[in-house]
Amino acid sequence: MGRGRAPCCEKVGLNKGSWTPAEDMRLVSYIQKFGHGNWRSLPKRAGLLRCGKSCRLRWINYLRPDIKRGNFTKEEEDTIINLHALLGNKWSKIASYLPGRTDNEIKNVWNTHLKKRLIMPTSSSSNSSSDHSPSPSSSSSDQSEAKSSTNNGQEVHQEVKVDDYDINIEELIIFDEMLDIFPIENKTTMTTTTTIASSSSSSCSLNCEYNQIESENESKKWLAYLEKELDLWECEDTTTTTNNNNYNKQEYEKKEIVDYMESEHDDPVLSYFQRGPSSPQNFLLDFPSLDSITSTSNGFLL
DNA sequence: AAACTCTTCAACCGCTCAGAA
DNA sequence: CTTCTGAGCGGTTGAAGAGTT
Repeated sequence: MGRGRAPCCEKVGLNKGSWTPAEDMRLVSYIQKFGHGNWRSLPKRAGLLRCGKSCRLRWINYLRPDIKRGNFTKEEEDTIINLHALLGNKWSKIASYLPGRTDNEIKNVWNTHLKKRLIMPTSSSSNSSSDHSPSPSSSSSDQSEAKSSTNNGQEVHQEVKVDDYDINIEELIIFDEMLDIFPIENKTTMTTTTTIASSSSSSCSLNCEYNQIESENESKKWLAYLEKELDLWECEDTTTTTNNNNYNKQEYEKKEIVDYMESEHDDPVLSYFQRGPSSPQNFLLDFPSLDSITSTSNGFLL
């Protein structure tokens, strides 16, 4: 069932393999409320039977709010090809130039699509990136990549020399400019730049940043539903009932959500995961406007 | 329809690095 | 300086789905 090599002994008893929607919700809910903090201790605190490394990977590669899902655009592919020619297999570095894309995703796209395209530029090369395909070279530079493959029964053997890629320094300057801009202004699919009051810390972490640019109401809806799904509402409230008026208000508002969830609408969590899952932003589109919702959480930031 | 092969990509592993003690 | 710990990176694996015979 498990992937990869055998688990090391300390991980015996922990879940492995694909994450379930329930595990995803628990992780998202926890991080939305408390931040990830120490990854190693997170699983215990969040009640997950996973190692911290697995949680971190799941969050970064799949559950993070600003993840962009779906096929890569021509521009993205060209960017990867160009940057790979310059940087080699520095996937995280390449990913830093492609907002919303993860190093793992880029690595997969390279290994499954782009590399083949460059090695076999003649087959199906009417597509976009053929412009960047290097001309076959007979040199045997140590930076070159040699590959054999079959094409219609005929063995194709071409050597790709990294130096032959069409790269110029101006493009890299543009990439750097993109890096400066994207983290705030151009976050994909983000609709507002609302800053949540509790985020006053001047040194905001990356996760904090994601939360800052998220709409407060959307966060609340997402979080409230997760809380409801994870049965967190009751235990949360037992510790925050000092103000009965506030408690009643929250209970009323939660009931609004539950009523909506249990109405004729599709299960938003189910549809969220069936869709891809893409991102919590898409998930949130399923909700009506519930501006008055107040979460029981301590806030959404670290 | 069944069996087989190929492709994709989420998740795993070991390793390295940086910072703290 | 050394040791320890946690985070992050890149390579690899294999389950699942798609395609082919």
